[in-house]
Amino acid sequence: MKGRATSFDIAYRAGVSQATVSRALRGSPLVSEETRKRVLAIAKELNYKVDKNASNLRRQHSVTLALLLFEDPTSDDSMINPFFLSMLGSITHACAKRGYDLLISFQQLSQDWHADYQDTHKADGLILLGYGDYLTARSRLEHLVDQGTHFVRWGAVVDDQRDISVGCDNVQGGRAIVEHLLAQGRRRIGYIGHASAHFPEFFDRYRGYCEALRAAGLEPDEALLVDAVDSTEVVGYNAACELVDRQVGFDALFAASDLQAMGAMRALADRGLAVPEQVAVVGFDDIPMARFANPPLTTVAQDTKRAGEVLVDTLLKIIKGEPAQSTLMPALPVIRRSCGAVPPGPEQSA
Amino acid sequence: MKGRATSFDIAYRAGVSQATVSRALRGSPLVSEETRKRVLAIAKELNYKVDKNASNLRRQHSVTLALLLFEDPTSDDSMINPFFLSMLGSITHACAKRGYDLLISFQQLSQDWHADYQDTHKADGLILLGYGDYLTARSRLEHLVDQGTHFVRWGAVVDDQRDISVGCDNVQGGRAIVEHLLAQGRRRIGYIGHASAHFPEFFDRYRGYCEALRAAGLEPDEALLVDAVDSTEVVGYNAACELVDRQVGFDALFAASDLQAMGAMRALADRGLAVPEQVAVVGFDDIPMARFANPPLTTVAQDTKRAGEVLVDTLLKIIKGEPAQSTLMPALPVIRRSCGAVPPGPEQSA
DNA sequence: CTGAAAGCGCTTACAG
DNA sequence: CTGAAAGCGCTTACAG
Repeated sequence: MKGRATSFDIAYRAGVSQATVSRALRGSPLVSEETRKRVLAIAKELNYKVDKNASNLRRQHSVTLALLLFEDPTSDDSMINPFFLSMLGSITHACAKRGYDLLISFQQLSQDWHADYQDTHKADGLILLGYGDYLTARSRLEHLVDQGTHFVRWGAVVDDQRDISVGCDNVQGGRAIVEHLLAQGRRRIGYIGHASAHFPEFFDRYRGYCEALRAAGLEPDEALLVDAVDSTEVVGYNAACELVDRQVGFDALFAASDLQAMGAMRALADRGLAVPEQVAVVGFDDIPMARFANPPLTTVAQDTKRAGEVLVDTLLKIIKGEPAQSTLMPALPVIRRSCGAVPPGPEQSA
Repeated sequence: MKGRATSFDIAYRAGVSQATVSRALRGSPLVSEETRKRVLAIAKELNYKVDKNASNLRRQHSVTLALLLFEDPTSDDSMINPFFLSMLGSITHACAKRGYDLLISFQQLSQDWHADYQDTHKADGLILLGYGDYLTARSRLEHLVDQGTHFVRWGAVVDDQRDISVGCDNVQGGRAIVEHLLAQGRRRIGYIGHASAHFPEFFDRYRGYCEALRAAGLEPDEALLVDAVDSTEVVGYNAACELVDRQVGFDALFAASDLQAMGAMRALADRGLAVPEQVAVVGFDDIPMARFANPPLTTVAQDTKRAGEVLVDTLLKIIKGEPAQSTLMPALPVIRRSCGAVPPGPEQSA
């Protein structure tokens, strides 16, 4: 046998037509049990696999999804936010569970989006992750909906969006974690992140921060806000340094992402400030490393596992033309030592 | 226009045959400049994209590669070794740069490998990452080569392997980092990892460890070896605890992976042992978090960026039927504070 | 339950 | 430089 076996080869050996082979392989009820068995046996023997290109071409869909992961052009190659990597993992799993393959594509924020997987029939739909500045991305997103592209994005649910997104309740998450800080007696809480519609998720976390403060009778202090857009340790490090240098006094720090929080903790250590004794630190995301930080980082967990599934299921609905809507998932505080609420472990006693 | 435009639609509007459209789009020199321009303009206007399923079917290749990433069934979903994630990033980049798409598939170590991307023509070749116990994987790898599957694996170069692999020089990396520890005056160096052919990479790191000790006139002590196969913090944590409990005395620890090293550092802290004062700790991989550990982790860097490119280029050669061979890349020590060689920063003085 | 036939949308010898 | 035609390997109405 030269090259891969085709359905014709099997048909020939089984003494049936090629159409019957195709039916048997696809589990059609129109084939007798006996014929099916024979075909399956021969297929196995010949190590036959249906050619997806032919099958997809004929059926007009590819049973694969594409994930567009955007990356900051300033970051070095391998530094992708671990949170997105967790999402990637859960999306891959969710796809596999539903019988879909996953194509992954890293996009440069600066360039045109390479979003033609659907047009080329390589994928039936798109999942967008981390597309940067929302206000900049917006026109591209609108273009996608105008073109009838099937896609979902991970992110905040914004008022007048025309696309469909899945995100977590950042306002509630931010409020909950800041309430916790307040409950520990902290009063001067710095915020490292962003507070404008350019980055709606960070903005929402900031809103939650403000809500919690006001509910406690405190007014947010502009001097405690440090703008930090990129989710990297370096950015968090620098932001914390800046806050220290401002000499405005603070006893806690809420960073909009864990990576920033970890950078901030390092900065505080370098400046001789003890965490959590002098400054309580909390982050957002609950990346795997958070519990291994020193001290372990208190943060707000986003359920990436469920997020991946909701993302995929929503996209599948869109592809099938079923009604689909944006969804907001809960964000849960995870209390560890960096906020000062958990008694120090044995290592402190040394 | 109903549905997507096809090359026939363009041909009709351009007043040429469909074959000419196809040629123009693919940049064939057989088309006049003028015709090409006209075709391209119309294609753009109609937002035409060639159907990859049709194109791939006809050309008999898919211009996509598949990455099989294996995961430990015991680990929870999102806990993939950050080192592999870095590799994933670099492989994705390398593919994109060469015009290939990347299909990603997580495989359960326990199950049959879902390795039929090539048979189904969804991918032209495979990259294998983290397939667990080499001795167990071996028969499957052999099966793949027998089947004529195009693939490369990331891992140690083993003597009698029939497949092609790309890996780093683990012996040299292990030797270099242990030499460094010895140069700091450490004499009782524990090894957390594995020392058998089941995990050739860990075995090689152990070999390097032994070489360095012997070169310094020291004999490796079995009592200082803790078996740890999974690259997780928990495993590293437990291994370090076990070593402490053995009460054999040690002033340094070489963990076969950064994740294990970070778990070990936490265990030492919990047991009241100061790093690096009482125990120097070094890891392997240089994952992004290593520099943000507390203290920052000394480790051995594998160049994931280059690894991804070599992996992809090697696979492409195999696909094209060109001669290809396994390659071994250098592993470079990265000295930070956990080994005691770098003077403590300002945070220690507080 | 099965087969003959059309057709998915391209690419590429072949002929001019 | 261009066109007519075959064919990649399937799936699925249509007819029996």
